[in-house]
Amino acid sequence: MGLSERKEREKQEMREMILDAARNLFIKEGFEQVTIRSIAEEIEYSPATVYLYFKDKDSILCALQEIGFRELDKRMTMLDAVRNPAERLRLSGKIYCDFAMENKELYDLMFIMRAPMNAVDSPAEWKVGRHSYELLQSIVQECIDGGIIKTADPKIATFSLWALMHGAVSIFIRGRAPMIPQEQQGRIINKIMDFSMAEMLNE
Amino acid sequence: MGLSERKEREKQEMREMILDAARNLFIKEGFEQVTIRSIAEEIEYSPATVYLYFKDKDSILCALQEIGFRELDKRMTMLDAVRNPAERLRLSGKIYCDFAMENKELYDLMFIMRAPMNAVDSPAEWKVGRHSYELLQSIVQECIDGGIIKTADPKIATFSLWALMHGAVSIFIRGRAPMIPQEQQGRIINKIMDFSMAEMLNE
Amino acid sequence: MGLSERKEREKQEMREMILDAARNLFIKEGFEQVTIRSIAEEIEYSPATVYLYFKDKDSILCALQEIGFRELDKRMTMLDAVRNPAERLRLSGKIYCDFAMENKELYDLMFIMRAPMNAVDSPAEWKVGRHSYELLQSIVQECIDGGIIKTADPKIATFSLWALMHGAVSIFIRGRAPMIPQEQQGRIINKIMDFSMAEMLNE
Amino acid sequence: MGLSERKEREKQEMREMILDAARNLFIKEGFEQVTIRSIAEEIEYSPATVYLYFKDKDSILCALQEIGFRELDKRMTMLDAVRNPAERLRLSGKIYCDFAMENKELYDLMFIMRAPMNAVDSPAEWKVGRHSYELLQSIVQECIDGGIIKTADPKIATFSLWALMHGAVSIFIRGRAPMIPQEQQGRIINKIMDFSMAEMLNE
DNA sequence: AATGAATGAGAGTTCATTCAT
DNA sequence: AATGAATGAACTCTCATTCAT
Repeated sequence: MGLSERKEREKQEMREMILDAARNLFIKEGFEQVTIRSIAEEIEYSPATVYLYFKDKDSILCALQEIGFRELDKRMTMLDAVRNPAERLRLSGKIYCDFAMENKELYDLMFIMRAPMNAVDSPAEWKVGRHSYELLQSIVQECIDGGIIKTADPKIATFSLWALMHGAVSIFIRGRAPMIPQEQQGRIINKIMDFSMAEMLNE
Repeated sequence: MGLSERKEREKQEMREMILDAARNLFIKEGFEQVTIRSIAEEIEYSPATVYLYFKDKDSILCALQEIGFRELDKRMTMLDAVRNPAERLRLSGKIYCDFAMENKELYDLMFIMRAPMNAVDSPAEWKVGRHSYELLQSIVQECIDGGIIKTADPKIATFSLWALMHGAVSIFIRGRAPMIPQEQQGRIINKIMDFSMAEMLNE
Repeated sequence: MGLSERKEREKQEMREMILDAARNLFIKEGFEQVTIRSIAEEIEYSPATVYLYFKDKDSILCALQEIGFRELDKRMTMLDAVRNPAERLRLSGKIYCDFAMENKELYDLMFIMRAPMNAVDSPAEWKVGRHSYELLQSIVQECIDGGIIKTADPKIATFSLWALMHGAVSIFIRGRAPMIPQEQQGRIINKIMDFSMAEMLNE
Repeated sequence: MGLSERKEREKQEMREMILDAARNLFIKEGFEQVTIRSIAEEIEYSPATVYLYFKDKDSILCALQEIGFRELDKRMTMLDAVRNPAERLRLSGKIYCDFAMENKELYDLMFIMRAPMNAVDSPAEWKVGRHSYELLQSIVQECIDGGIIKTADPKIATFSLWALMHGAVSIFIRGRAPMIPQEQQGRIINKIMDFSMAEMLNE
């Protein structure tokens, strides 16, 4: 029993090694450098070994995506500690942007990259993704109910918020604001969030 | 002189043919189908010929980017006809989003795609890009001056607006809102703009 | 003794399981799907286990060949019930063709496929194969002795018969008569046999 | 003009080089050794070059098949010189078998091998193949009309003849008669043909 | 006896790029 | 100016086989 458990754990560790390697390659070398070969080299195994743990390249990318969605979802539990709707909205934005800026390559894979979306139609990871989104929407609804946001359409408000945050972080992640040095990006994001929340909450 | 001028003009025409072909391929077949070979086929020349007009594939992509920036810039001249700051702001957003949704692949190349940014350090096309951006910023400034937007920081306000618009269109372009069918995307974008402008302009 | 005998029997049973699995895969999925992995999966053992019972893939194919030859040989015992030489000849043809058409993949392995012949020089299975062949030859000899077939050379007559039958079934098995639909193949084979026997037996 | 003609010829020559190489590899090393890589090595070009002349591996095999069918068809024109139906039948058999035994690997590809048939449904080369077959059938018909073959069914008679010849040569080509040394195979084939013709033509 | 883990070798294929003509 | 011909360097993926446990 203990033996099969250990085996299972070791298998899981190997999967994580592969995912880590893929993630590192994303960071260090960019998407095109993430090949089965390079992953294998990174973990010092043969390419064929990678296929023992993942069906194909796409499923590696999907697994990475899922990790990202889970991580984001987990961070969102921080919201449980806050009750004030405006505060909750503010915090949810901060969590989202922090996650994006701290895990650029993962965020890229989840929300920007074209690659693994091609093959999959209604992927499992969208479930987790949807969860975070619905959470945001419920917070927006709280704000509307509390009269803090004045709009009849919570869906549009939620989508706008997401668009704002996604736009900001993806401009940085894909290097479309080269005039702003890396170390200031976090500060800018914060300011954007402050400004937008102020506008939205009519403060 | 006349001769070398004609030569120069012919050279320019050929470059445009190549760029047109590349752009068509983007639209018709998607990014992955844009290979030197396919471009050459489209213009009915040999792949080697393409290299007489462009150093490599990246420089074709860069040139296409520049075309995109020029076109966006040109569309922005529509703003000249409007004087009211709030109207100008609204229109600028509409122009930007319309351009993006009508030229998805080109927009992708300009603002999302990783490919051609790698090679270039201080790209010429950023100049043109910056022009549109500065225009937006000046409109925001007008709004601040007119008391329509209440913020001390026009840079942040401008960046926020850009982020909002870019976020919205890039979510659609990269297929991250599969629940929203293609034919409704334009309407959603409009609503987002309306909502955000309303918030911003305190209407 | 009893113990080692049981061991031996168990070993034999395992070999048969493997061969059964391989044969099923041949039938269900075709030759290309017969990989060591797929065999192992079918019997729910690991690929490595297969190698405890067979030296390599070729020796599995050879063993399967032998099974085929045994089965054909066994079917030929039906001839014991018939005494008339002409009838015996006719029946032997029918047995051969029926076997081939009912066990296409096995027949292919035995008489067409290149794969397992490479490795083996004087294969054991040829002994069994020869037995059926000699039986046919003895029947032909009976026919010659009875004046039913007029030729001085029983060997040529036998080989001709074999060639005729093998030719007919292998044309179908390897899909070289696409104009003839599957369900008519059996009927055509019968007609060929009738026609040839009629010619040969001067009826 | 002369230039483009030469180019065309050179292209054709390269195609032939590739086909020759493939054919040689068939002979020397067997089917499995015919890889794009090995062909490229044989002609001392890079693998990518092969793809300039053939779409993929299958189309190389198909081209070889077609060559075979054309060659067989061409040899069949020898029949034009003979008028006597029985002689024509005899000769057609000889031509077929000679072709097969002199071009074993090509014959294998045309009539035995599984490989290139998978992809193609109604391949062009079948046209040529059918031509030879219809020729045989017309000769059989002549023999029936002349009362030399006594059967009401020319189709069955033709198919039987083909089956006989195909069976004989394919037994040798696929090494299923190891007791008969290579140098005697031709003689055996001749005897088979003589025997069968004698039976058929009631001599 | 059985196997999980690993791999070397190699398959077909594609592409940006070069260079002699 | 244009290109036909060629290629090196990749790519993803598969399989028979081995070996320590």
